[in-house]
Amino acid sequence: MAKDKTLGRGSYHHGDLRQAMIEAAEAVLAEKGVGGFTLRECARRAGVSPAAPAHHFGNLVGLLTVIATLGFDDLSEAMEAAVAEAIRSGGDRLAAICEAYLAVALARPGRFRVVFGRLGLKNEDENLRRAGIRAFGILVRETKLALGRQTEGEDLLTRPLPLFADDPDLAAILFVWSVTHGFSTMLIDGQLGPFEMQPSGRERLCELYSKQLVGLLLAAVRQMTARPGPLANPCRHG
Amino acid sequence: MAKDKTLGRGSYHHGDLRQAMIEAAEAVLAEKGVGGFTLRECARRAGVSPAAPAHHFGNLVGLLTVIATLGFDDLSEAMEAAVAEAIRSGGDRLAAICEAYLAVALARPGRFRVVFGRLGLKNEDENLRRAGIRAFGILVRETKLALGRQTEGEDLLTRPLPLFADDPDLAAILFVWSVTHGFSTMLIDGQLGPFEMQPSGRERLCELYSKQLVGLLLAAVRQMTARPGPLANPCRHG
DNA sequence: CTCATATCTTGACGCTGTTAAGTTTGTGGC
DNA sequence: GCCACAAACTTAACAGCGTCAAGATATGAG
Repeated sequence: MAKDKTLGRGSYHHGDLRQAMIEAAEAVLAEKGVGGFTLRECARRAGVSPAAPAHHFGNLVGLLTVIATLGFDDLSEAMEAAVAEAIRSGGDRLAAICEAYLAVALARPGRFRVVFGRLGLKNEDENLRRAGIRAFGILVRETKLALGRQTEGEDLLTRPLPLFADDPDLAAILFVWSVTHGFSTMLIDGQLGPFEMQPSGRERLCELYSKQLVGLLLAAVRQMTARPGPLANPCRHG
Repeated sequence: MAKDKTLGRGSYHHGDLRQAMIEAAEAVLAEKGVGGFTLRECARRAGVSPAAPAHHFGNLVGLLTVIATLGFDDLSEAMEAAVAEAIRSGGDRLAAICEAYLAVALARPGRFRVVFGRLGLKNEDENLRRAGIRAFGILVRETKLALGRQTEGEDLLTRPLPLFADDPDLAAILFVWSVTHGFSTMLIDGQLGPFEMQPSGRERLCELYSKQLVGLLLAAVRQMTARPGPLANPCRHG
């Protein structure tokens, strides 16, 4: 069933409601934000009744979970592509994935907000979990590579919880992620609004990120490379 | 009016509904998150009818705006207190405010989520704006101080928008903020859940933050101090 | 005491997510 | 080709939501 997508609006069956709902949801999220997001509104845009989506996604959380999974896949694919491009052009791989992360957030703010929003997803969903771990695995691999560790392509899915409990690189990994994620979310959510009031202000902030923040990040990681193992905070007696 | 707060539940007038609503709201936010937040639920906990809050806050957004303002004040006070303590004990001031930021987020996740959530606040509210700029001003001051710049106690409220358009320290400021904010939000929102599965896992993450991430942050800023002005990302030809 | 005013309640509106039951459509077995 | 079945969708209904208008009640100033 549903092989022919040309059923279209006129007929009783939509034809590809699943995809249409996802697109509608992302459109609503992108233009109205999390607050204005409504399942009924999405159904309206897709041209179906409010109860129609239930068959495909169960409920609202199910729809969001599917979108979040796509969001993780976006991140994974963009980061992998960025790494490939960095290898080709001789650029820094870690810098490449940091920029790719922000680029994804800006390109599809709807998806990104769902992934890292506070809407509540179906966290036990297996597809979501795999997609998340895949994306995170890329970050781990590239950070370790930047640290000079040899990475053996371990499957994170088989790692015991808690992840990286005794990994000496955990600090570096979370540092990279914090900077990248922090800047991306603040930019997406408008917390940096006061800095981008003039025309093309957002572009200038992205440039600042690419040219300076990522540079600071790399410098910090490189410093860790020189002195492997935990780096003590010199201002604490711990 | 409302001088005697002992009116209590029995009487027609609550006595201090404004405060009661704020507390109820934060309790709901802390235990149910943004998704389960409801004005009616808050009114229920405060023991009043659903329409009662309207007189004090206008509407739901008004309540959230007040809470967000308190959240900014929390941040400001905690950071100032941390600076004072750092001065007293000889610790690093910038490290102190980074740790204070996370501490506030963990201590009052309800407020913190409202401040930086995606719920939509009354952004033109003057109190909110002032509180936000005050908190941000502390971050700016301490970052500039760490960079060795002399800070003349400028009032950010009078700065023209966009803020810091040509400030050479903007990158450092946003870097510090990104790390601190990124880690705090990820921890609060459970994105770091896989790392804290065992008992007292959150404490270990906080320790990692204090002892290593903040250390990396300081190292990056110090490096900037040595080489003032914009720091080029060495892996880009910009 | 009187009465304006601030505070809270009641009742209603349209909206939401979700469910149950019924209707239409496509598909595989014959 | 036909038919039964399953999938996809609709309609109708439910409780709960935010908000508003109108009415009730308490407070404090005169």
